[in-house]
Amino acid sequence: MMEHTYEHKSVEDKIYNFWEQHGFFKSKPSENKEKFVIMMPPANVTGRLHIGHALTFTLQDVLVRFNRMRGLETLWFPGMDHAGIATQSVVERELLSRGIKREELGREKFVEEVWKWKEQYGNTIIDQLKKLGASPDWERLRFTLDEKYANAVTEAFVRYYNEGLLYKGERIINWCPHCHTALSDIEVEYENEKGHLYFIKYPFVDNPSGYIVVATTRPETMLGDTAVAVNPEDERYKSFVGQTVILPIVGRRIKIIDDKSVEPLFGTGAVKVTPAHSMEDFETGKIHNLEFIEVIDDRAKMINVPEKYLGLSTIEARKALVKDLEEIGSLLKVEDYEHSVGHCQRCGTAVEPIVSKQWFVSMKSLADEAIKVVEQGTVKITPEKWAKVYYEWLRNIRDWCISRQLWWGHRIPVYYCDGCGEMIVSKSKPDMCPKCGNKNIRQDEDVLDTWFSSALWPFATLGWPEETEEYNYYYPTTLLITGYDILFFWVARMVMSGLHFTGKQPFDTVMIHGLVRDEMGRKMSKSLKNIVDPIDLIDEFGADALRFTLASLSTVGGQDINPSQEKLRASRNFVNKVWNASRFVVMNLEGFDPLVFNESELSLELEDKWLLSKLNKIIKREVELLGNYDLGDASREIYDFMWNEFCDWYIELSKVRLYGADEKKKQSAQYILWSSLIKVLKMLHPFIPFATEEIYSYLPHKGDAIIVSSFPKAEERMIDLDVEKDADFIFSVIKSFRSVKTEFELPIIRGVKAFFSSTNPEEMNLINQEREKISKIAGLEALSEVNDKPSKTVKSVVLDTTLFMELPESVDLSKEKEKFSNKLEATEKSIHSVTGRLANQSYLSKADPEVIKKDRDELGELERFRRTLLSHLEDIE
RNA sequence: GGGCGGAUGGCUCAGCGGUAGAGCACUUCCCUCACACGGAAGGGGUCACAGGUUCGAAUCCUGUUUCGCCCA
Repeated sequence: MMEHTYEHKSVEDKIYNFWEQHGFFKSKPSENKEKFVIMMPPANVTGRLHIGHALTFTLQDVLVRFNRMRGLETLWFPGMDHAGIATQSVVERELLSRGIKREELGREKFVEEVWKWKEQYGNTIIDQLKKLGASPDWERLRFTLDEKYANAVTEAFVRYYNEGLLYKGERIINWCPHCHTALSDIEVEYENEKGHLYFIKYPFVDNPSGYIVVATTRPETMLGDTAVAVNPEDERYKSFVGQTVILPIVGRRIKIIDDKSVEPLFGTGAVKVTPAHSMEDFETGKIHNLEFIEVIDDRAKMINVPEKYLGLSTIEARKALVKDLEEIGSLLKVEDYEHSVGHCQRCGTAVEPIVSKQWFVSMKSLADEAIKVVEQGTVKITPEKWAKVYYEWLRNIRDWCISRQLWWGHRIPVYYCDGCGEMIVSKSKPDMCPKCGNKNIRQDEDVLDTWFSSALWPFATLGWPEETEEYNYYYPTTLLITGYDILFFWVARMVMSGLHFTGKQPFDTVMIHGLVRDEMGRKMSKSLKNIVDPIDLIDEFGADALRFTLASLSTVGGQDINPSQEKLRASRNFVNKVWNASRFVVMNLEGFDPLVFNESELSLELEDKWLLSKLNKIIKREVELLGNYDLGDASREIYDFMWNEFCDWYIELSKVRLYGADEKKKQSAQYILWSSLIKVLKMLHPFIPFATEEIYSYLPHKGDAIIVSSFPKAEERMIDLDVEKDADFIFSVIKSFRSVKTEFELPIIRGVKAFFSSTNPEEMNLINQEREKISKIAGLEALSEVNDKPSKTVKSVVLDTTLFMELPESVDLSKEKEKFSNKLEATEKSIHSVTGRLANQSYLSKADPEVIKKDRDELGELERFRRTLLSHLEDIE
């Protein structure tokens, strides 16, 4: 027996186990079948499921379930990412809380600890995904540090190197002094901060009383200045170019140079150049062949500077310098200034641009190919606007710094000979140096950027570089779904490496969705304390309600969404509505087995035909929408159908036959209720899998489970617009009676005598035919045909039919007059606007003939309605 | 500085060339044997502003205001 209310807590785990035990999520290559393949963005091992995951995995699971039900060979490939810095710092922190320092432990022991940690806690997110109802092929679960996967990563590195696309070089890079590692450009997040602009005088060598003023936000870097630059077009400074100035405090002589990159409107138009500690100055330094003097080390402490500042932090050095410059009169002024400061994406520490020897991938040629496939449509990015962002990034891309000074990750497959210093790039450790034969060989200490390995995800998971059966069948994959925040980090890089290593695009379509924001539209972040834990939401509302909320809030445009409490409650209520509608059907199926019922026994009534027409329309629509990955509309439309059509009208109307005496009619109603409900449940299953699976078990059905049942197919012949029109007429009659009842404060349940007359024989027949149902649903005691208005009744009008309802003596009839007057006014307004349009020659000659026809029909109806209203008003007078 | 997106009923958002929609909130009535996580009937919007295109604009174009995001 089904409970009164749907209780997700007693259903979800049970159903999930049922699915898993039966292996419903499994996929295997089947050559002759069309495939649908989605690679799950590998979840961070240290991660807990956050609401953003819930969104992306819900969207993926909906499409996976839909396509599986459509009969495609569907693979959703799950995975986990070792997440270099993130994991290392989590474990490091954990060890520290036990008083153990990473450095004391040593590399090998530390990595062992991380593995231990991973074994113990690494499954958290997987368990949480199961709570959400995700249905990937778990047996294929791949971790980016699995041996096979690691092998693919090494292979990729060595191939890139041998092809000349990978090099080690001394360049200026973003350095995180806290994580103590290099970062790539996109791992730096810029934020505007309030700071100061310091104006410093640099005196001329030839004329010590004269000076040039430079403006800077970071005075401490002046210790590493090797030039002053001005714009060549800047008239103020033209004559100074080539002169030498003395760097205050340090006393170094540096040249004034001209460079186009200098912005004349910034500060004084003259800028100091610190090639070793500024991205822009590094370029300037290269072009002008300047000296590179490093004054900040990898801990953000001062080096190679006058004793006084040695070892100070950059902040301390800044304070000291400003004071000293002021004392010697070199500081002209200080202004408040807002500027953008780069921070480590991981830990939030301000990054320090420093010169360092790192490994880089040259991006130009890879990027060109990646641009091409999207331009040519081989890879489709949707919504299209993101393609523009993708192009923009790839066109301005700089080489990718891939080495990280960490212990956790894929160690760089490069070896150095202690003897001769030879560098060997190789998949495995060489026994001896190929150059000098020395056996003392060390591997590069660094590991690879985590994104370097995840860029190989769509093919490395399938066995690449081997041409496995999996690889041959599943690759290229069908669809990639992800948020726009990792378009650069992951999507673009997968396209580049996919094209390069496999010669094929890694996926046909990329679907980019929005991010989840809080109720105030802000991004979720730890510092704002506005993080919503999806597990809490699942506990409170159920996984289905959460999924439905996320799916129905999403749009094809990929807007950001905020799943508010109200929305979750509404979804939970909807799931309960589905449950109860099903409960109604189950209860009314007693003694009737639809599986043995012969369809030829059916005697369909108007509402049956109406429902079947609507049902087949919605099936057609759902297949279309889900096929276009439009989950928002798909969920909203099935919601409307279920609630407003199936429940509010069909179920109510079916009661007449279910509780009636005619057994044959009853069976027809039972059969249509059952068969339609099954189809609706199947359409709902991708969105609310748990409840629909549970309900399915109460309903007579063929096959194992709804998850592996086939998605409904629309039967075009069932769509009948004439039937819909007739049914709409009957519904309007019912509504009209109900409306009158409420207006005159008659209880809906109490039977009232009613009458009707019509100038239209079709309408008359329809009412006669549906009289019993109208009476039941509208709460009428009797409904009889009349020629003239019976006394003591109130009128209402539907199309060509006039309805009368008997009223008690006490009722105030002035209301009726007011009602008709208002309606008349509204009708005349509509008539005026339509007539105006139809009188317009250019409208008649240019508008779509169908639109005009619609207008004409409309006008006809409006005018008929107006005449009826007028006659009623006269009547009342 | 460049680019992108939003501005629609009290709130959250759909719609994106043919007479304004949903959920929640609100008003009135109803615990009627599927559901009060419900039912019935209602009220409420000159679709940010200003121009333009069009027979017709919330919808297309231009500009303005404003909020947010991304890149530099």
